[in-house]
Amino acid sequence: MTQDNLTKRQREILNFISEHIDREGFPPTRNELCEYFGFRSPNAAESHLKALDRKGVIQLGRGRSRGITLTAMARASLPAAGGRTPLPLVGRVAAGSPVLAEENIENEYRFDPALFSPRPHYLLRVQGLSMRDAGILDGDLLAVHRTPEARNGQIVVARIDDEVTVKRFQRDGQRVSLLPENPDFEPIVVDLAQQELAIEGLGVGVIRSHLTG
Amino acid sequence: MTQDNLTKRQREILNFISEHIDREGFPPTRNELCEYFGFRSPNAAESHLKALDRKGVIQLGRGRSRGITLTAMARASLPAAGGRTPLPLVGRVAAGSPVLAEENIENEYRFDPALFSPRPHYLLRVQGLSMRDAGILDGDLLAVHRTPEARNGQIVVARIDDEVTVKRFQRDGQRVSLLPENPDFEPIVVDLAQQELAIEGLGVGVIRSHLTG
DNA sequence: TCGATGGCTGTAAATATATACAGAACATCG
DNA sequence: CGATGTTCTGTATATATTTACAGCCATCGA
Repeated sequence: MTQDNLTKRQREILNFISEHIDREGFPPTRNELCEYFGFRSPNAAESHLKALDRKGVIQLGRGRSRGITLTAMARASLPAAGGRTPLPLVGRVAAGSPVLAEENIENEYRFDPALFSPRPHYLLRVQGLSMRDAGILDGDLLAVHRTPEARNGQIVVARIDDEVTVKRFQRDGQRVSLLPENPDFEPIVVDLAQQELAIEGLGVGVIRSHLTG
Repeated sequence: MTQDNLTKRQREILNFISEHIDREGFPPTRNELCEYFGFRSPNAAESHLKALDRKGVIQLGRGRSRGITLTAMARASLPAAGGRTPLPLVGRVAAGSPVLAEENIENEYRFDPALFSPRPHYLLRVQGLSMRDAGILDGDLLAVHRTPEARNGQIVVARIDDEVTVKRFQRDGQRVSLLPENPDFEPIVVDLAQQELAIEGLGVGVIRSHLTG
């Protein structure tokens, strides 16, 4: 609501400034704004900047080239700059509680959403070695994208009888197999007609912070 | 070691540029450098910038005011500026080139420095399966902390004969073994008296963005 | 219907900035 | 020892950049 009094055009200008900073490492000049937006007069850019300054989303340094600073107000509304929402780290999931329940959250970490696709919603600390041969070890953080749907072969976070587990998904009609990636473990087979199975999400990435040694 | 050929003065200049960007949001002008360092001639600043450009830690945009861009090489050696500095992703390392040379940088990702310890300086894309049993697979990103020193058992990024490789480090007097974690691969044994071995850094974490499935 | 604001063109300067040229003193290294 | 690199002073200039002034047209709330 703070800067929703920005017009559509002013928002375009603001976005361009932010992107320019991301791309080049410094803000644009009036002329560079003109070039991008097709203005024939540098004053078109100047008056836009003045307006954005008046509305508090940027600050203009007088007499300084490229003296444009984005304020906190601007950053909060920009997709690229402010969009690094922290991901909660889910540790041991208490039986019966939702994965993302307050009591299960150990910590929060920010990182680039572009690293994983689709976008992860939380990190789950993996317990045990049942997925060892897929390179997922005890203590690893699994980046999880929340969705109730899974295709065969995908690595899923599943819940059976209030137990949360990470396995490879394999469906065959009414029969779902949760396959470990370690010969020391047995597949879990569920008949959907008899037993409940909830897919909590898909594994979209792995983060390991403690290398042995 | 790549940019350790920076002189003390040049490092001071580089630090000031980085701090200026953090503080003001854009790089300094020649005059601002002069003011800070007490130069009486703008050419003092100019020639320092030229030197930093030549050494690859900054890039100068010709004819652009404040046209100074920090390269990945610079960022890796600068103190972590509040986790805002992105980590460069190093892909295939061209033979003979420094790991952090511009040509080897594929991308840049920001994320929480608290995730790994010690602090990683860059991400290296792992090739091959020689560390499979340590849960490091082909295509994984290894978070690397730059240091020339390693202790036995640590996972290192090493360079032999212009080849960069990830292995487990084992030293025995003048003999260093680089141990794979996969029985299909043979250890690399180096006699330090006969062959050069450079430790580029320590593996401090793993990120995998593509799960099979 | 007036006044304020948004969104521009066009012109003109003041001044901020980059950058070349000509040194000088001092180190380092083959 | 000469070549090369570092770190500066000092001067000059082309140009990049900001920024004021004078307008034009449209929209919108009072």
